[in-house]
Amino acid sequence: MSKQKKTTIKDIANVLNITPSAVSKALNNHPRISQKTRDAVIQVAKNLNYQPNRLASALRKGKSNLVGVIIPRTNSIFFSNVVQHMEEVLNLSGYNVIMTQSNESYTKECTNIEALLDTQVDGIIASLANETTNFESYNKIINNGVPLIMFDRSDYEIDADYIGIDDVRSSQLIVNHLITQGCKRIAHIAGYSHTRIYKNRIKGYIDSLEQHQMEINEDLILESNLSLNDGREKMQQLLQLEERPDAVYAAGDYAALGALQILKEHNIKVPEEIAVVGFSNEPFTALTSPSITTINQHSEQIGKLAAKAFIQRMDEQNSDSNVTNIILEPELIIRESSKRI
Amino acid sequence: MSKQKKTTIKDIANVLNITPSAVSKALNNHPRISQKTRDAVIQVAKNLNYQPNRLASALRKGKSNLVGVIIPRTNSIFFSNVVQHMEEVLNLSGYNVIMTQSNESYTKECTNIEALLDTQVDGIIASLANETTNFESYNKIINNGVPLIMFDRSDYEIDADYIGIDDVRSSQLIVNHLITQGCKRIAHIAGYSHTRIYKNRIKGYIDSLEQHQMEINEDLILESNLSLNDGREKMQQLLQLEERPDAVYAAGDYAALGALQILKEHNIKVPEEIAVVGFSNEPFTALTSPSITTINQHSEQIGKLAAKAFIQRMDEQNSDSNVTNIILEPELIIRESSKRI
DNA sequence: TATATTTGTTCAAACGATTGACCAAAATTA
DNA sequence: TAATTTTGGTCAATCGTTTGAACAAATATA
Repeated sequence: MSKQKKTTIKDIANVLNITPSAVSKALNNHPRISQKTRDAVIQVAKNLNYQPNRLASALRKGKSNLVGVIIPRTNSIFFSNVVQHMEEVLNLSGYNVIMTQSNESYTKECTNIEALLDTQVDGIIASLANETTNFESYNKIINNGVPLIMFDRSDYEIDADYIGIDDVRSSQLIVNHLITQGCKRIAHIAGYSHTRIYKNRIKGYIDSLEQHQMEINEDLILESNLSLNDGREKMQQLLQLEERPDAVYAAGDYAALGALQILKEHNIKVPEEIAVVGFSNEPFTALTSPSITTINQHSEQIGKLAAKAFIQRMDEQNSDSNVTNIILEPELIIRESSKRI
Repeated sequence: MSKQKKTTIKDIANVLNITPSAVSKALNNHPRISQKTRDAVIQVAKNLNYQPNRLASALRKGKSNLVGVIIPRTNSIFFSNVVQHMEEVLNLSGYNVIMTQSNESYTKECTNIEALLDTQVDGIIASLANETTNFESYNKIINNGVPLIMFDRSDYEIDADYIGIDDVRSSQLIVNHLITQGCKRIAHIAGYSHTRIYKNRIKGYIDSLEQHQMEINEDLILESNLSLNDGREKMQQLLQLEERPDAVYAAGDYAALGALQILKEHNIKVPEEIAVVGFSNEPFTALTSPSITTINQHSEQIGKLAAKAFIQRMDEQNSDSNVTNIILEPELIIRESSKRI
């Protein structure tokens, strides 16, 4: 039962007494095939339940129609959304997606890249793992002549197209908002500054404070892996300062949630005593009490734009057109955790 | 720059003045190749930065080493975990994973199956979309001779290996727990009963009530798509009953959260007035206040077992060994939302 | 020493689809 | 009617690897 062999163009050719190449051309709408033959081929193909063998076609054409996607983790609504919309666009152009997760691990990321190249993907769309500071394997992708598109997390050392939001601007939106709400001592639970996006968020935070002639206090900037637990720890640290902050901006929603938990455990009123802001618009931010102010990163657009960038790269075989750099405008979503007035 | 062509076994053969087949055999540890040649080949392969072309190999061997995975959605920690651990195990055996999401849509699911078969995957591991009630496309997979492994959501009409938890038992654990906590009128926001797992959860709920000689009240059982919003709506409905329930068991965490939100908005004390229980152990269930009692579905084990089941299927080409059916014991995680004593 | 076996490799045919060169028949043009 | 173009296909090579058959040389056995 399981041993029925698949029908090939040869089988179709035999039925119609024509050659396999005629069949192939018929199926690919080659102009030199008559409508009659074409129709017959299509009919027989249907009857025999013909399914083209992608491997053969890919081998011959030197194109697999597979796109590798590397995301740090799937349990983030942002990444999961990005992939979903990426897939939509890519499917329309006949591509299939191989999705892999790095789990924020550098080693896993390298393994994934190897595996994808090994599978002969036509291109790779990726976002850096938190751990990654060495970009050799990404440059290897490029050197192999495989188109590479980065999104959200990338680095200047990676010479690839990029789609992301304006992180500096995001921080400015947040800090400006907090200042408007009357906050005077704004802390920042930051991501690791070796990652570009987090460095930019720190920059935006500082820029905005300077713009308002407010003091930059090193004690109020804590680098973190932005996990829930680390958010809790950093919040604890902040509470131990002689002079407490009156606002905390965490560069990730999970960390913000951790901070919020600690504040509740200490019966500190949010936002009255300390305001809280997160980043990424994870679904739970709307569901906690108080709900958490955060940044919408436009996952849908990023996914679609990344896919389109890839498709464009594939179309222009000629290449060497400049690297695309699309920076989207962030959207601040104001919720209870920061609304003081 | 991007046009360097890849090195093939032919190139290696030329360097060493041997034939491509010798190279191939050397790389595949064929016993008839001398250690000397083998070493030389490996050395040259390294020097030339040789990367085998999977497509060619797959075509010739009739095996792509690709496994297709279909999950309803990635923004559920359960599915995301399952895939992660599945991947781990599969990678160790040389397989790569093509992950696709159905977004709970039947149409998307069918498209995904087509695409996967088209890509010549060696097998498919899947969990049903909520919408799906027609299983033809799954049976098509089997008829195509492609191994199929189902997990979590499946159906009796699909004749494939299955790995999941005991849903009847899960409900019993929950209801027993609620009864122990003194609840007398336990409502159930159920999943659609056309889906096996939800049918089983309803069954367990009823079984347990009967076991305790408690009345089964149709008004207290509401079928839902288990989204957050639907959880809210169903909770509203329950509150409108002349005799309110004193406990609500939702067959999904998001629905439980929705219910919890409504209860809070109505200033109804949880768990004192109404206890709440969810299902799946989404991360947020530990983070809400009160934290939500729920069921741990052992995503890690399910992922690993599904992967292993697939690998086993591949190894036993002979086939027709009986269908595997692995049912794991659920774990009840008791949190604040149901702790009355 | 003659014969049988083992070892290490080459040969050639696949796997299934694609594609440019080529060719006969039909249709068009002169 | 002869010459030219168009139409509708066939032929054969190719993509990169794999694999059983074949074979010569080296080694073991009788």
